[in-house]
Amino acid sequence: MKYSNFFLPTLKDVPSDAEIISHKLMIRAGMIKQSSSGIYSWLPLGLLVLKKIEHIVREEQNRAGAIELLMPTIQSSDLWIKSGRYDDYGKEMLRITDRSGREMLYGPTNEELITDIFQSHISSYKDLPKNLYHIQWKFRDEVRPRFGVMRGREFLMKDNYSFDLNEEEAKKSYDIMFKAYIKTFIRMGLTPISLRAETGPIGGNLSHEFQILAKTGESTLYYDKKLESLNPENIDPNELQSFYAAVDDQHDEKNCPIQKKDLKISKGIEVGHIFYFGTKYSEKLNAYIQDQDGKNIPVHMGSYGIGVSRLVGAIIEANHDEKGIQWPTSVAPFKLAIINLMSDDQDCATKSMEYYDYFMKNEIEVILDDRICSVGKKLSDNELIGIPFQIIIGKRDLKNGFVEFKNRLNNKVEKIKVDDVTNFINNKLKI
RNA sequence: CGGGGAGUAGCGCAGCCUGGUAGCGCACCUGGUUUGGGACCAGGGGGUCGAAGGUUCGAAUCCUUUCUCCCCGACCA
Repeated sequence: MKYSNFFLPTLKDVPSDAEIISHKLMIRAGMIKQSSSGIYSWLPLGLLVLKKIEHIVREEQNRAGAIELLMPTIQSSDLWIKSGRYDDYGKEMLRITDRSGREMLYGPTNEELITDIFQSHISSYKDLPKNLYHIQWKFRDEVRPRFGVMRGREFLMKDNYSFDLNEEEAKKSYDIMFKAYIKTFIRMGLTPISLRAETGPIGGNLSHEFQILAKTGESTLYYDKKLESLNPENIDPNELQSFYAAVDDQHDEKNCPIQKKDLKISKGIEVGHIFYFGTKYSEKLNAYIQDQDGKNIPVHMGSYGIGVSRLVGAIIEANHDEKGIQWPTSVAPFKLAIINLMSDDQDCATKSMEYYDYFMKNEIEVILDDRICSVGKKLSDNELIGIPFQIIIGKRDLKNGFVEFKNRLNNKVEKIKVDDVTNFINNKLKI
């Protein structure tokens, strides 16, 4: 992508209604534009990141055996009346009346719909287990939306639903998702901390929430330091669930089961939540299956959510400095930025185009800053948007046969011989 | 939902107290000079001052109503 063809409206000043750092940076980096309170348009750069996150979530879900489908955003009130949640959800549910007076709603979650889909097609234990998911926009009319996409009213969520014969099988499904969640967040360059959680209005008896560490997080976490250095290739959900982790109001220093030297305290942001809730919805929505004895029993269910759009903000909260965003490479909108400092210098332009063509041909996600503007603006804009690897081409160094390489993740700069650039970058990208 | 704050050019703000027909910085356009850290000079475009009503000869400014947005708290993925 050439910067001059892209749509990337960066801002020097922060709009006054942004408070937290990720919100400010997302606006300044031209990732989002607010449309109403808690509702945002995703501009091209923001959308690229959102898609990256969505892609990782999808891959890990598929790998864990979940099957993707897509349910609508607008639902009829019927199923919600059956489940009893039409009244329970209250004002947080956005209700709409269609032209013939039917009561509709913008889905805040999908337990009802998925249970209905399940029950109309599956009736035998032989078809279990099943785990279905979708990645779809939700709407919850929050009393107080805030913090940009971290707590929007409209938000993108991955939610899936497991169906099992009994509690024991359901726990297996639960653990598979538990493991998939840890892997998902680690792949995004985050440090996930799993906590035993209250089940809340979704109900049930087993639940974990997943927080990621960020200095600016809202909750204070107390946890076993072992949780900070998990090997994603080797996760044992049961072992992991036995590690100590608690939010501040659950943590009691006197009764803490682990030694002080193993206890870490950090701030966190919640990005995922999983529940096992047994037969709560299957009974109400008639999702019964026949077991081996031909007996009709309600199916055991779990639901699992990841806040995809919230993760964009959360990743920024965990990865930024005073100059801007520092994208982990796995979610970066571009892997590489080629910054031509002297757009109207023939040598600089030729050299940057040469690199650009090479990386485009090799399918490296690259953005070429070919804008005609001052050096300072280019460098600071590129710091702001946080592309992890940057090649900076200027007249001064090019004359001597060098360009600069900048690693935005640690801000280290080194000079590279012009002929070594492609190999150098290829090696960096392999890691 | 309780408490607080704010709506004036794309963004950030001043003007409001004390009424006289709107200004600054950035951004944008034109020309020129620049070019390794958000450049400089000159010229230029852009506003029914959130909306409605009222007071007044005259309202961004005073009064009333209303809408929107933000912050703190409670609540929640």
